[in-house]
Amino acid sequence: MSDEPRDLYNNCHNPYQYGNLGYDPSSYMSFTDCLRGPTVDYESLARAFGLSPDSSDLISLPTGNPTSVFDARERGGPTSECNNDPAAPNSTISSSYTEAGAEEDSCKSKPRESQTREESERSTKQSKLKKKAEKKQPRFAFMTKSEVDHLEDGYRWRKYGQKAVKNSSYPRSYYRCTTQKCTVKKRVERSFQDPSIVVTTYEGQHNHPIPSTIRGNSAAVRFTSSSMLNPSSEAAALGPSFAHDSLLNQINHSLCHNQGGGTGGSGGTGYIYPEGATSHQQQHQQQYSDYGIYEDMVHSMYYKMQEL
DNA sequence: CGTCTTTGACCTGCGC
DNA sequence: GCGCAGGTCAAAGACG
Repeated sequence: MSDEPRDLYNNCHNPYQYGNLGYDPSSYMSFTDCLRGPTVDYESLARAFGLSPDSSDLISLPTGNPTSVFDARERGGPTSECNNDPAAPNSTISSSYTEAGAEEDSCKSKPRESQTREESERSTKQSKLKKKAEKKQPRFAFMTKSEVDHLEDGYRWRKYGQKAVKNSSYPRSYYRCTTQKCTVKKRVERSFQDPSIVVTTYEGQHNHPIPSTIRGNSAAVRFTSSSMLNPSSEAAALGPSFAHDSLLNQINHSLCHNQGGGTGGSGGTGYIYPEGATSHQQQHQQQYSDYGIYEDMVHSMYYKMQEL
């Protein structure tokens, strides 16, 4: 280790730096590729972020935070080949149906009227269970330093809501994938700590290929972020595959951007905060505490960089 | 005309 | 039970 740590900030703006960070540009899967897959492969996602498949380097992180990509997977319900294909409901949903089915037997001998009422109650209960199961969609969030809120990721989204967020002067936008039967949603909001950072949270997995066109443009991922690091010469020289991975770059960039700051939680969770972050840290921590995947990716990348 | 955004109302979960 | 905050719905309007 001859490199001075202070060089990291500058180095991380260099796309070639992936090698030093433990990413093999020729073998890692892009973040967007992961998002696009008909089934989100969290192991691939983990690989994309330079995490070892056995998550050992996550567990060994000196953060005191036991969560990991794989923990999050368990919390998120859908397991290994988690997908939204209706033909292959995940275990969480199917178990809900089983529960409802079991109740059916118990009311066979009841009077018709009460049976009808119970049927409606049961359907209500079923829909509640279904909704509950749907809420257990895998989620992952990431931060992007960008002037625009909604970054193109190759999919088509329809905005279905916007809400003011407590403790933030910036609203949160809700988007849904416009493809039929695709239940993927995403939330976009600005960090109240650093308004230049956009926090995007994906929920669920696309069960369809990426749309062929986006408003007349190629479906190639277009990031309009003004902060896409080195979008010119060097990146261009790397060709489309690099542009494909620009999101990863942005994550990396955000990481580098924050590196001058400390980690939040006083030796607890190790969440990365900008320099001077204060009492809002806890709120922030809580706000993203269920984004285990995101946090752990950041942890991992952060510590990998420190190891250089 | 189809698609998308806006926005107020409504629903739901959760803490007190 | 109540109030709050987050999430969703759906009608209306904008836009290409």
